[in-house]
Amino acid sequence: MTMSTTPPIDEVARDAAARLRAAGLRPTRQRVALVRALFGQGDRHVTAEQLYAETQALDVGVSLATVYNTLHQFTRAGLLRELAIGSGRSYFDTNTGHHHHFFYEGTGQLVDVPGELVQVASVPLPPKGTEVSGVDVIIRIKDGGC
Amino acid sequence: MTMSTTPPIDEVARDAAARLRAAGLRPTRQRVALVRALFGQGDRHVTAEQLYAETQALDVGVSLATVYNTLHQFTRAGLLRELAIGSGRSYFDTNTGHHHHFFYEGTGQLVDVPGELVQVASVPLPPKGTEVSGVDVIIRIKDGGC
DNA sequence: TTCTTCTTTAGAATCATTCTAATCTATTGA
DNA sequence: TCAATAGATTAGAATGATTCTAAAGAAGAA
Ligand SMILES: [Mn+2]
Ligand SMILES: [Mn+2]
Ligand SMILES: [Zn+2]
Ligand SMILES: [Zn+2]
Repeated sequence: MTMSTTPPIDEVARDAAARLRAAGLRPTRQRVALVRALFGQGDRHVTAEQLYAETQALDVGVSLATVYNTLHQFTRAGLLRELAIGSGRSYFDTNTGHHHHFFYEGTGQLVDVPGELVQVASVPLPPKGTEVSGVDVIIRIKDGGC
Repeated sequence: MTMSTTPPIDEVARDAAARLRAAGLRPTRQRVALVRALFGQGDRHVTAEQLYAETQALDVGVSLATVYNTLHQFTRAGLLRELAIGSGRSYFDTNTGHHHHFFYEGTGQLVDVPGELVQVASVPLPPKGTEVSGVDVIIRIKDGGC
């Protein structure tokens, strides 16, 4: 078995830059910081404001406008998936694979549900010329008052 | 077979008033107008602005604040179901039974999918003390550029 | 370097929704 | 029939998330 080692800081930055270049985006300081915040740990579901708050804490400041711009660019590039759950803020999901969500109404927290666990029976597809762009399943959880 | 006749205008209003009283709400002019706009025809999926525009056209004007107040009261009373589809406006659904939705991304239109057509396999339920308050399935339709 | 193109950003603008506080009205029971 | 009262309506202000604008800054190419 192999010991996992923390990669040196420069390597992390180089990875982030490579990921950005692969998406056709210039690896600016701000975007590198955002890639690291988003993809440095496991899968995440973040709002723009949450991500903005995180980067404010860091040395490299990122404006809120840039956070929004970048989240949308990453979504267009296929690095993120935008989730519209409640009719308020948008969530951005670093897990772009096929899966669904638990939504904790109390806290606004999202938790992944593997796509295989949900079976959607074949539904009558509407008018020709149209195409299913995605199926979202949201299981709303009421933090029960036991 | 029985001929369907258009009920006299007063009867419609009386029905609306009865429905409101049953929900514990005073049958004001505004609420009667909204009940008729919402439930006078088949199932509907409307936004607050849409409903506001409709009532503006009528003789009995209803303010936007009242449209919002009333939509939420009706939702609390179980007459409507609030749908959070995109992270913008809320839709209010006059069909409160078990069903799901096609969402036409181009037009913002919602179309019902009978609940039986969608099978959600049993998913691992999260921590005790919590309860599933609902399962929403949204089939997003991209108005295809064939 | 130097030029060009892309990027960042502060602040204003927009949009849906909610709040406030003043005015109005449905209900009720003298 | 008529206050009195609780509940309802409303204009306009406030809020919160997001987008836009336009000016200044930084990255890549030559
Ligand atoms: Mn968006
Ligand atoms: Mn609402
Ligand atoms: Zn997810
Ligand atoms: Zn519906």
